[in-house]
Order: sequence, then C-alpha cells, then structure tokens
Amino acid sequence: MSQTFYITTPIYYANSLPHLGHLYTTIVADAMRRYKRQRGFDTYFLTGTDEHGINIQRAAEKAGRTPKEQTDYISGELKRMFRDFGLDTEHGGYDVFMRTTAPFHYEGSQHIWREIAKGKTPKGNDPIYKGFYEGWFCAPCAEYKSEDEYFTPDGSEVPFCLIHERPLDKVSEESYFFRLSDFNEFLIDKIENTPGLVRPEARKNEVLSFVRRGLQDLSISRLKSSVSWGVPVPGDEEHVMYVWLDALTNYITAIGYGNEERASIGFEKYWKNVVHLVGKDILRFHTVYWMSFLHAAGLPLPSTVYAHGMWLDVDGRKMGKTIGNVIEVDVLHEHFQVDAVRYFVLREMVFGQDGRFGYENLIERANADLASGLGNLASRTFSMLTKYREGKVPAGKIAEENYIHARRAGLDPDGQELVSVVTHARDQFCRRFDNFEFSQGLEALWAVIARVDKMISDAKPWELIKDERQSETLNAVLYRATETLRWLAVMLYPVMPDASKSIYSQIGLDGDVSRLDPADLRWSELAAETAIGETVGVFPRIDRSKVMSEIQQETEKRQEVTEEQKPLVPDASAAPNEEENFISIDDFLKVELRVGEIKVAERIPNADKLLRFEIDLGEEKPRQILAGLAEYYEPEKLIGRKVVVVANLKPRKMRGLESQGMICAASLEDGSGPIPAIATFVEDVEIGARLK
RNA sequence: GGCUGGGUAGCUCAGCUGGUUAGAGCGCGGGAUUCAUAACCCCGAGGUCGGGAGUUCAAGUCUCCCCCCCGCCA
Repeated sequence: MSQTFYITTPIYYANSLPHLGHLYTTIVADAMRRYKRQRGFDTYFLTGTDEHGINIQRAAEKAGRTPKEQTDYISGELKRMFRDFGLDTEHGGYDVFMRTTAPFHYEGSQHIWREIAKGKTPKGNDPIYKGFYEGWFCAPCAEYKSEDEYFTPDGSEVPFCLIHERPLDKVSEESYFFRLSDFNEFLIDKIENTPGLVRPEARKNEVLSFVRRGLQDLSISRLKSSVSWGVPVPGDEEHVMYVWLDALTNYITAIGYGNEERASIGFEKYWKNVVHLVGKDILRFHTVYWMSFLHAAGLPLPSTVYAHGMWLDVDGRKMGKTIGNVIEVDVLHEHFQVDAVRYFVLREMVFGQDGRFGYENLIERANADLASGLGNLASRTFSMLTKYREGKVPAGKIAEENYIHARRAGLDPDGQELVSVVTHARDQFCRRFDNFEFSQGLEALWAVIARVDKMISDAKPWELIKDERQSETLNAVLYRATETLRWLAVMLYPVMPDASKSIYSQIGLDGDVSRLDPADLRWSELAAETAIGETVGVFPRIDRSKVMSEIQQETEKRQEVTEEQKPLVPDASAAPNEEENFISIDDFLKVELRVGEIKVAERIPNADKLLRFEIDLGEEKPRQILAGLAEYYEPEKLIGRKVVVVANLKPRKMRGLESQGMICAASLEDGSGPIPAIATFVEDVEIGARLK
C-alpha cells in the first residue's frame, strides 16, 4: 500500500470575502499535493470554510442575512474563486471543501468532546471542567465586548462600550473549560523533540516561548443564550462549543473521525501523515490548542504545522483597503494566466517568510522567467524540430566517428555533462519541494533552462543545418533540448499544471503528466521519431504598459465604487512619499475638524454599506453626511453620539445624495479588511467646537 | 523591556561544517547573433560583506560589545 499524504489549508472564516491570502495558501497546498501525488503518495487535500461563532452571527445580522445564508454566500464565493484558479476538484484540486455546518461535522465534533472528557490530562486531571467565563458586557448592545470593542477612560476602573460610551458590566457566565494548563510540558517536549512538527524554525521558537510562559485554561463553550451559532455541547444543550475547538476538529471529521458519513475516506489512513498549512497569524491555535485537544482525545499529532508568511505590497506594507494597495484576485484572474500566478507566488515568496506582491513584479517574472525563459525555449526547440527535422524528434546519439564534428561545434559529444546537470537539478528540485522550499526548487530548474539555451547558442543549429557532416550534431542538440523539455514538463506539473500538460503534448507525448513521478525520469527515454504535436505558445508575453494601465483604470473604478461604501477615513497613503511625510501647521489648519452630534442616522435603500446622517455642527441646520458604516454600526445606536467631522470637505454626491463632510474613524485591521471605529470624545464637548 | 530571525552589488537575495581574485537573478550599459515570444548568448558593478574589538596561519563564515530592521511576547 502506498504512503499517504494529507494536506490542509485552514478553513477560512466565513465572515469576509475571498482574498489573496486564501488564494495563496490554497495554491501552495494544491501544488504540494500535486507533487506528492506524482511521487506516488495516496493524497488527500482539504480546504473549506469555518462557519460558526459570534462573528459570523454578527456579520450575518449586519448583512441582513441568516447565519446560514451568510456562510452559504461566503463559501460560494470562495468556491468560485477556487474554480477560477483551477483549485477545485474538477481541475485536480481539493478533495473536499469542508464546511463546519455539515451535520457529520456536528457529530464528529461532539464525539471528540466526549473523547476528551473521558480521558485525563498529562497530569492526571479531568480535561474538561465547568467554571465561569468572565467578560465585559454591554447591556444596550446585549453583547460581550472584546478588547477592540471597548476603551478605558482615564480615571475609570471599568471599560466603556465604544458604541454607547457607557460603562460595561463585568458578567460571568457558566462555561466549560479545557485544562490547557496541564499540557505545557507535553507541548514543549513534543515540539522540541519532533523534527518538523512546527515550521519554520523561527515560528517554532515563538510557540515554545509562548508555552514556556505558562498556559491558561481555555473556555471551550458559551451559553447558547449568548452565542447560538455553533455545535451544541454533548449532554448539555445550554452550551455551544467554542468556535476554535469545533473549527480545528474539521481536519479530522472531514476524513471520517467520529462519524459514519465520511468514514470511507479513511481517518485511520490519512491521519498518519498530515501537513497543516497555516498563516502565521493562526499558528498558535494549530499548535498549542489543536495539539492539546488531539492529545487529550488520545489522537496522534499532525506531522507538520507549517506557518507561511504574509503578502505585503511592493513597498513592504501590509495590504489594506484603506491604503488601496490590495491585490484583487479578480484582477489576477482576468489579466493573468493561472499558471503565471501560481508560478509567481511559489517562486517569489521564500516559503515561511513574508513576500511582496505587485502586479508589475508579476508581469516582470512572467515575462522574464516564463515567456523569455521556459516559453521561449519550448518555442525555439519546436520551431527547429519543425524546420530542420520535419517535426520529428531525431535520435540523440552521436556516433564516435562524428565526435570530432560535435566538438568542433562546441557540443559535448556524449552529452553526459547535460545529463548530469539535469539529473542533479531534478534531485535538487525534489529535495527542495519535499522540504517546502518551492522558490529554491524552481531556481534549480531555471538553471537548467539557462544551460540548454546556452547549449543551443553555442552549437548554433542554424549553421549545423548547412553542413552535411554535422547532421548528428544537430540531431543531438535538438534531442537534448526536447528531452530536457520533457523533464521540465513533468517536474513543473505541480506548479503549472496547464503549461506542463501543454508542453508535454507538444512534444508529442500522450502520457498523463499528473501521474508521472519526476524521480522516475530517465534520460533518453524520449523515443526518437516522436512526432511533435501542434505548436502553441505556452506563455504569451505580457504587454506591461497595456496591462498596467488597464489594471490602473479598473482599480480607480473599483475605488470609486468602494469609496461610497467605505468608511470615510483619512487615506494613510495620501502622503506622497517618505520625504514629504511632514505637513506644516498651515496645511493642517486647512482641514476644518469640528465636533458634531448625530441627529439622524438611517440606512439608505439598496445600499449595503452606506448610512445617511444628519449631523449638527452648531450651524443653522444640520448637515447631511454619508458614510460607509452600515456594515459595522447600527444606525439607531449612533444617534446622539458626538463625532469628529471634516467640515470643509468638498461636497460630493453618492447615490444621488449630497454628502457635506466626512466622519473621522480609525481604520482597524482584522485580517479581512479595515474595520472602522468612529472617533469620539471621553469628555463632554460642545457641538461645533473646532479640533486643533 | 524580554526572546527569536536578520542587516552581503542599484533592487531581491545565495553563500554548508572558517581557506585561492565574495556569487545568482532582475535592472542598467556595451557586444554578438537570428532557431525563437524585441528572445537567446557574451562582457561590464571593483561591493569597507551594519559598526568596533578579539580568536586564528586564514573570518560574511567563530566569540564579545554596539547600532539598525522584521517578528513573537509584555
């Protein structure tokens, strides 16, 4: 029986639309799994959505949907993106798109809960116990507030609700706890002594130092009365499981743990060798929590949790809608080949570190490495085969009596040099990929391309063709180039499935590259007399200025659209460049900031994000101001609130209504895009007062 | 403030256990060439390898101190 390989992406939280981060992790997982499948592993590849928890519930409410509708919508959008990029099952991508709202997942999650409850911690205690969860509660909101939802005014012991600006109540509610504090020694021992368990090394150190500082028990349930959207705790219908416990468990319920429906996938089989790919922001959940849960339930740990880096913009800044430097997946899909995007992300980011992503960089790489590199090599090779050898691959061996001619043409007569270069590159490539070093693996292959290009330039086939005695030399050059392309097509399949298949069939071969093991490649297995297929350019050159200006235009259009919907916040990128980051006091005074009181706040029909305000600035009549806050604030709750308004902003129309100013808000980042927090005052302030 | 990981050509980075003139890709300048997707090939940067001290016959490569950047934590 062949070895198994199970790879997972995180299941993406269904409160925000798909973005580059989702795409990236899934591409990496997809490439890895295609590689392993070629290598003969019995593979399984999971991705999906995490659909429970208070944030989903809220996102749904704000969008005027039921939680189920919300999660259907988001998972639908993700699937659409994955289909666009050939990552779905039909294109050889994921085997399961997991959704935590699936009934079998409820069954499996409840099963692991019971299993955990049955056992003992490493220190011999009960892993689950009942206690009290304490949190800050806002009665008007009827919600517990997390740290980013309250502030503590000077001189106050108690935090205040950001929305209502009133003190929060400390409320405790019954909750089940997981005795995480008993697991630190276990975790340290495992993580330290299991090579490759947490990668890369730097992240492993972070986790270890976190665990060494001591762990607190973890609340793993919430009363149904406060969070209803989740998996019920078995045996206690009043409680719902903590979203992370249920979410992490998806990795095993999907392959049949604790449920019948998926049992045939094979939990026993696939759980033996698992790689969890995660963003560095959720590493802790996948190491500290998940490994403890698994151990408590008597289950083995995954083989590897690999935390990759984030994509930054060209200048190394985080991407955010506020700065407007987001790489849009739809733009990528519209303007670039899927294979080019896959190649770029795998080549450009040293896996585990942060990487930089710009459309221009993508174009550069695609043109330099793909069009001028691989594509051109294929093109010139096929063209010569057609012109010089009637479209048939010639035999590659040179008879010894002709060695002299080959040498004269600058070609290594027996070709062993090239064979060893190519073979060595193959070994290197496999070693790198086995080790998640995609970037270096690809580099090794591009050295081969350069090598063959040089062989062609040195031997000059266009001169050899004129000399009868050089017939075999020419044959050898063409054969070697074509044979190298065959190897490259096989090796590059995990990275660029379409281009690989195309090159493979252009050589005239009809095998299934997706099942050819690069380790099995043998030089000269390409048969002479193979008739090449129809020649097509694999990587058309990208017209940089044309594509860039198209993207530019679309981005502007997009921004105009979102500007209406977006909270009106100062644009951090508006500062022209680093040199001129300072403005003078006069510049600042040009901006007229005033205190205003919200008199009217209401939704605008058919606008998802826009709210209409009437704000009293102490002028004769209140101003009408529009702001994209509908997704984050209930209009009713904003009435009476004092806010900061840019009073001398040029009025503009949105949705047919004139906006006569702008409400200032902080732009907070939660990984899914900016979240606004309206600027407010702790002291009592007079309406119309100017801010200086 | 504590702990990681870094600071090498204009840019992005390789440089394993210390050892001849410190490398690659991109960009840029020049040359050559025509099979090829203005492609491919050749030549060109004389870079105090963050700063300082030390160990050594010999140090980007080891030790110590300092400066700066990223990350995790507080």
